[in-house]
Amino acid sequence: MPTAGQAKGASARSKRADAVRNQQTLLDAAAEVFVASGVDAPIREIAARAGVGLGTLYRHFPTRADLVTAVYRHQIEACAEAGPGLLAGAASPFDALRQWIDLFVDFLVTKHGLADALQSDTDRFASLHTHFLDRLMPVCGQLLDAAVDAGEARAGIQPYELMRGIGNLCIGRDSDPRYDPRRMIALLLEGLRRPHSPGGDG
Amino acid sequence: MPTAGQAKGASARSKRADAVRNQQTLLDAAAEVFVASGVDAPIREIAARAGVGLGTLYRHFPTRADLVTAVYRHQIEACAEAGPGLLAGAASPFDALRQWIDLFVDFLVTKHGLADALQSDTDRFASLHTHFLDRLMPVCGQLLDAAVDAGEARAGIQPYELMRGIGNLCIGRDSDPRYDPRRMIALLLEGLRRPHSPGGDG
Amino acid sequence: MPTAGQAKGASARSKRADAVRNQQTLLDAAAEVFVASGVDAPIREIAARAGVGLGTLYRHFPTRADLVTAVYRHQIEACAEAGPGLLAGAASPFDALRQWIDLFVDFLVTKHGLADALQSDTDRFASLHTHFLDRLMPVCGQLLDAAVDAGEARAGIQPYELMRGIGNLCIGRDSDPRYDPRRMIALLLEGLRRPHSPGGDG
Amino acid sequence: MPTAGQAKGASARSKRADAVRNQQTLLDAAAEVFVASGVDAPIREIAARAGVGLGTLYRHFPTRADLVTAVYRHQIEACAEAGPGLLAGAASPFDALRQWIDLFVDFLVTKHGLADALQSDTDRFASLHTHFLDRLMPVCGQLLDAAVDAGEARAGIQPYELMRGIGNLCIGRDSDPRYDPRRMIALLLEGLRRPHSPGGDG
DNA sequence: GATGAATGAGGGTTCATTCAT
DNA sequence: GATGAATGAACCCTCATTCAT
Repeated sequence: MPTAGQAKGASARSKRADAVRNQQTLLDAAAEVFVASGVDAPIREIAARAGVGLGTLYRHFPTRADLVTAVYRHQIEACAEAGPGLLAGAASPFDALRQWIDLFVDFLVTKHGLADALQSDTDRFASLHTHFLDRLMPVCGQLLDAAVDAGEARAGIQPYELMRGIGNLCIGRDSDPRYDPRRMIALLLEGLRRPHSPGGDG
Repeated sequence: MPTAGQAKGASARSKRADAVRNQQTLLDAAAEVFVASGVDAPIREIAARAGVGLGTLYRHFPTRADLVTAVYRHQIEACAEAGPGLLAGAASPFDALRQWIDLFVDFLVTKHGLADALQSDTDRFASLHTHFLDRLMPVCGQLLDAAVDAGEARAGIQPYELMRGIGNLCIGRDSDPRYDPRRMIALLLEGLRRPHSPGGDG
Repeated sequence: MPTAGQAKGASARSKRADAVRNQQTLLDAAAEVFVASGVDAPIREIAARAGVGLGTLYRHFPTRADLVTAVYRHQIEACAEAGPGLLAGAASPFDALRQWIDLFVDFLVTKHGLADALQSDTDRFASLHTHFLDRLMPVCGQLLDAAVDAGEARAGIQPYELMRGIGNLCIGRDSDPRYDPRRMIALLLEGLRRPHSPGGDG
Repeated sequence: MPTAGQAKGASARSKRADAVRNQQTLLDAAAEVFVASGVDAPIREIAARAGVGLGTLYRHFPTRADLVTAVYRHQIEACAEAGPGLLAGAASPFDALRQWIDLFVDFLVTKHGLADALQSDTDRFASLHTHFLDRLMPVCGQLLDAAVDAGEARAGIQPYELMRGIGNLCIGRDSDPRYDPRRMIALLLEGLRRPHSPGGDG
């Protein structure tokens, strides 16, 4: 039995509980719609699927990027947090990098249209872009540096371009079964691993 | 004043001349607009720039993809035709492949938004997609096979996925100066190249 | 006199104290917002500035007009109360009228968008309209009558139309520096002062 | 059977005839809607009343101001063109001014909400504003100058402020039968008129 | 054949107002 | 009483595509 103070706390919390539940409903709905129609799906569709009004969606997620970011925040976090552990546990720094990129690719490839959104030059996804890079680029950079330091990867490649290249390779995975991003990514990593033209490029 | 017969013939011929001229005007206009606003530019804009009606544009190019294809047909042709020559003239099959991919990348990277269009999963660009593959995939395949046969490239990579990977890497080149597709493509090719010393590939 | 009732009364009173404080907060906030964004500013903005919930605002001021009225009640009062004093103290009844209209114009011109609101034909400002007229029209009428009785103003002009005319002239003062309502109002008053067409109009 | 030239001309003209008819339909519909719901009425409503698509309306009148301007263009023209004639035909320059303002007021008062629109500080009506002033201010200025030169009107009043004052006085005519803009405008003009007997103004 | 006017679906966004907590 | 989340009507605007002339 709550005291008055607790009651107040409870009521304050219960209100928020509603909103939180709603927010979760929205996230779930958005996730489903993103899978079905891509991250560019009409806002209305998401609100409808969530069974809430348009305004509610706008209240919780003022821009589309906010919604996308929120939907994938957990996975971005997980990806970011996995980095150090991999570095510690893998057979070699390059292996850690490879495993991390596996995670990254899993993530991108699972989410319909997410890789596309990350490339969109419009500012509709600006904040998503920002969040992505802010969170993941340092992790990628650390792994890449370690591999370079260990002599396993060629120097001179920036984490930004690597992430973006990987991201690009993941675009449009659904459209044709003949295209499996992972195979191309494997090639890219192989190229990264190789010492720069071991004597016989020309 | 033409006679009836002459008039008919003349008018038919003159119309065709008109049509041809119109088509060329449209291609030129489209090329300009594509550069300025990407291959996704509003149809009207192209018609307006060409100084013809919308219907005329639609008559000549029923879908956007038809227009894009037509605009770049010459370059696609050139790219396709260059293949055999490179194979004959290059230091090695792999080198020929590399040079050909250079041409391909030049092409994609020059055309604002073309690489993006090639990935678009909508059917808006379906015929472009088709034409691209029909024409270039055999060429790429020939070069790739030669490199594999020569022991310079690892086997098991399909021309489709290679072309698509390259294409993907070219996406969004304009959006950030930190990203240069060619660097990633170089990595990919390095990964594709078979190591000189057998057994070292692991 | 209730005992148990005292407790109840006390709690009622404490709540009322809260409510009163809230009401004042809202009035202050509204005044600021009105200045910044006009009397048509979004309701939320006012609630937000006051740091109270939307419902609270609605409870205190069910319509926008109620809020506007309340915000400017003091000044309406002051304007109303100034009338008799001016009549007593001015050099002539017409001078008193002129001075009173000066006050009135000061008031309208200071409040961003208030003059506009007074004209709005929608019913959004109905109660404001009512309050304004109920309170000020008699005052204006008294001054006007006095000027007419003194032979200083032409007869036949109703206080309503005079106030409304003045109000109208104050609309949109901010939009163009070339327009100074007072100059036109001076003309209007000059016209009011003149005997009707001194000999040669008709 | 028309000749080729005629046919071409006819067909070109007939096409335009259609568009022109449509444009007229739109103007008529807009005029009706403006009367019924004011010049701020939803765009859709006008399109619907005209029985055309939204896009058609937008094609003909890209902004709301364009539509309003077009709807009232004839009357603006008539008003502008009447100026010189009045000056020539009236008993005195001031009389000409008075008559012209009568026309102006007739115009404003007839059009529901037009006077309001002219004050709107938003840019939604910017081009209307511009057109109004460009066309009418010179005319008003000419009449005013003439009256001043004839010693009938006091100097120092700008046509802009006069027109705007008149316009303001016309606002909201519909809302209350007690308010007749013309009575206030008459007062204003009386105030503008220079007293006959010099020295009596003082 | 060419034209471009017309169509209207489609998507974004704002805000007054209600009502469960 | 206070709160502010939810609602959804109401607007605006763009463009691909069709079709009468």
